[in-house]
Amino acid sequence: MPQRAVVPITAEGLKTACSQCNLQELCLPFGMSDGDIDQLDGLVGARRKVKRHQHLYRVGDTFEAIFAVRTGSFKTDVLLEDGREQVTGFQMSGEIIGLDGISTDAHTCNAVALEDSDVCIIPFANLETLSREVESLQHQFHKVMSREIVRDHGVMMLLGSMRAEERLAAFLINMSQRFTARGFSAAEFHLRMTREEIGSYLGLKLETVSRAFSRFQENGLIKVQQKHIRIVNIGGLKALLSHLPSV
Amino acid sequence: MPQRAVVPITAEGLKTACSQCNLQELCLPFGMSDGDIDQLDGLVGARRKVKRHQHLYRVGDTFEAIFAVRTGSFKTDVLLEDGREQVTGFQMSGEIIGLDGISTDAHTCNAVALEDSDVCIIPFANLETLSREVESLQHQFHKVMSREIVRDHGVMMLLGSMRAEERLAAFLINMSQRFTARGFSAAEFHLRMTREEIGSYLGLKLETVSRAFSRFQENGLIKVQQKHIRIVNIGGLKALLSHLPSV
DNA sequence: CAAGCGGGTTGACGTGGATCAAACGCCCCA
DNA sequence: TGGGGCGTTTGATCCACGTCAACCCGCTTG
Repeated sequence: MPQRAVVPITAEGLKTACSQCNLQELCLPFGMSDGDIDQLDGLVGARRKVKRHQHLYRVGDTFEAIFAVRTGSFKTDVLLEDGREQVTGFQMSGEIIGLDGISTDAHTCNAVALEDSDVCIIPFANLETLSREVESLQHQFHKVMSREIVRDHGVMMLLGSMRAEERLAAFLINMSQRFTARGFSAAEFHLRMTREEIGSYLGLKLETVSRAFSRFQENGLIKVQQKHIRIVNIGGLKALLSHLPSV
Repeated sequence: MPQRAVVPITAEGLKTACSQCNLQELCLPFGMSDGDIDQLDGLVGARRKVKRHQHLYRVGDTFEAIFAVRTGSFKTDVLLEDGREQVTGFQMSGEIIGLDGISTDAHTCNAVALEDSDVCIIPFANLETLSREVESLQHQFHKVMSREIVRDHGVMMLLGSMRAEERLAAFLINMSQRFTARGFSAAEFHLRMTREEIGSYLGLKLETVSRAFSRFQENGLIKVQQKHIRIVNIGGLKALLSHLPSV
């Protein structure tokens, strides 16, 4: 295993054209006019491949760009001195990573690929320049940041006020919705993260996550086969969240 | 008790001048040049008084402006259908509230004054317009949003990976730092929120918060008298966070 | 001055999820 | 084809925090 090897990987010559990208409606350009999107083509610098388990960036790396996931998926996490890990999010195609770096010009979390992945590099200085000219871009970017804040509030709700099975149900419903938005099945999907990573995200131990999966299966809500999940009774899952009697 | 009474309260004629405000270095203008700050004076519309326990905004209110706390303090929270509350943050003078509303043009959380308070109204459309012209404002605003995201990550860490006493220690240290930044004592302060609100924020029940306070007092870390807190051994509190033997 | 009440403290007890431990299954590679 | 390792499942036990309940204190209100 080579150590880090940051530079060679970055040099992925291909320019990405937002105007041609089929992720538009999930990504930064969402809601912008075709004309405005054309202007983005000059902004998005290059792509970068990140192999499974490699870091896209680490805590302390100087902040220069945000990234849009093109293919694959990532987790972001923060570490305590004593090694405890908190996964702060999982990112799928079209989603933006790296916003944490703006505040101090250095990244405050780690971003790790969960599978071989591919991101668009959006140099932040250029983004700010262009969004001073393109109003719709400016507004879209603000929405992206705000959406992240709202998402974080949801996670706080989950971590602070829900019990284990509610957390996992919320997680599965969320994953299902995001897969759906990407044209995949809402009912059947492959989780790219381990039980431990799910647990870290949900504030639970991996054993608890595993048991909750098993319980859901016993109750006919889902079918689990390792990382492969099939949702059998989405209504039942949702009922868990609202404390309703399961339909 | 009158119901809502939104309009009359809003009409607080006084224009606020950022250029004259002593909260500059804690607020949106932080890091901007005097000249650039002068331009903010035209942006910040008016002030609004919010009495204790009154809402600055509620979930679902249409989003029009963000707010800078001038005096007093607030909590923001989100509610589950069954009434469970999750406090997502406490805001003090100079801090910005309302960023959650950008994503959907409607607020996604509630903001409630913890004491009689006073905010500057920053109409968001105007902020976007001006930040297309004033680069430093644009950048500052992005930093404010990013800082909120980073803060949220910290709360996730707290909720997902820390035990009760660690959470409370982190909370006290954080409060102490924020009071210090505002020119108040780092060691002695008055909490404006109840044990229940602290508990909600930290993902604990009020009894657990109360017990942890008592434990800290027994161990000579703090002195508690209802809402009045005196930190006796800040090193001891910090040690709780890093799992070090208490100095 | 008493009554009422919201907030806080404290105790006794219960429990959801953590911890510890064992075993299993899938997958990679020799 | 067989072994080794990581990820997962499952069981037994433990314990941190939640729950329930009593009581206290300082304020307000009549």
